[in-house]
Amino acid sequence: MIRITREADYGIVLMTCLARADGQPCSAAALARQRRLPLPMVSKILKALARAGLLNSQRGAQGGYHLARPAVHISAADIIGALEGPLAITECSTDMHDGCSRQDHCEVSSHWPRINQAIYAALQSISLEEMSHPDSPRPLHFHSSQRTETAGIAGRPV
Amino acid sequence: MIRITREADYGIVLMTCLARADGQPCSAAALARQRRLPLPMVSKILKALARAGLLNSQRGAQGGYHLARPAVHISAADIIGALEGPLAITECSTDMHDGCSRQDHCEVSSHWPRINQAIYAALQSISLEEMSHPDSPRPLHFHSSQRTETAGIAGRPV
DNA sequence: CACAAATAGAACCAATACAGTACTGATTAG
DNA sequence: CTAATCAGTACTGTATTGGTTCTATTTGTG
Repeated sequence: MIRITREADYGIVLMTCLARADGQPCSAAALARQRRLPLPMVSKILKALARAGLLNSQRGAQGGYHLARPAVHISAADIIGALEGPLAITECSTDMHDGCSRQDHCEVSSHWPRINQAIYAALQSISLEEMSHPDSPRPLHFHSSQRTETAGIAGRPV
Repeated sequence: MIRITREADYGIVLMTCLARADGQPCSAAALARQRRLPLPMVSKILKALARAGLLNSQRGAQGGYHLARPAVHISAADIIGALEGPLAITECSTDMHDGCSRQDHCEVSSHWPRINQAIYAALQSISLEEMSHPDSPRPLHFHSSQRTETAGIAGRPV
């Protein structure tokens, strides 16, 4: 229902690799090989992550990328945000929201930021550190609903 | 960064209208006029919401749509889910995930469901009822992390 | 009963966004 | 110097989105 791009998907995968490498710089080629992902894509994504300040890069032979700060201080929100741009859920929920033609008749506009915020908080609460250790079983301490059926999705691939 | 479709956006708008109408059936045309949205689009969305069981419809002259259950029992997740299909952030996070070519090399796969779940829970926690009353200032009951700087989001467009 | 007001459902189209590629340039180790 | 490696931009085929159109079905009203 809510989709993130494959770029962000790959981004998370790559970041977890780098988190496990722990300081050792990894080249784009090495990561692409390791994860069986298309090199140009990997390259593009790493560049974006570096530009966003999540990775440091070293050019030249024997160069590569490594995390710019400890994995504990990098969140899923950081990674996704870096790759998908600061785009909000709806145009209305951006700050500069001057041009919303139906603003006068749109009374939910004040609620999108809340939804936005909820999602942002959810993503912010998941650290790269956690994602890098496959089975840290910390359940989300989110108790708003009992109906958390992440199963049942099977039907159609959104 | 995470985008929902305009269909879902409109969907929320329309549902809030119906929530405020409180039992009175509203025709697609009336809602379209009220919100200055294109009628065919409104029509399409209401049909989908009815099919999903969120709305009841009455055909024929003087017909229209009304909520199938109280607004308190309808969540943002319900609405968005009804319009965008079942939740799945990445293909990997669906159940039938047999065909993931890189499953062997993909170790985050186990983490996407968590992220999924976090977002789903966030959306689930916001009821249509709340959204229908423009300024109910209930803060989100989200305390999964100490790092819940839900403030400061106003600043940067998520 | 006939008609008009509505919804139901499917098919269709243009524009945009996405996923991925290609190419050129800059930097640095050996 | 040269090869490895990152930086940046531009391009392209395909899928998705946003939106329309058309036909059928149901039902209240004169």
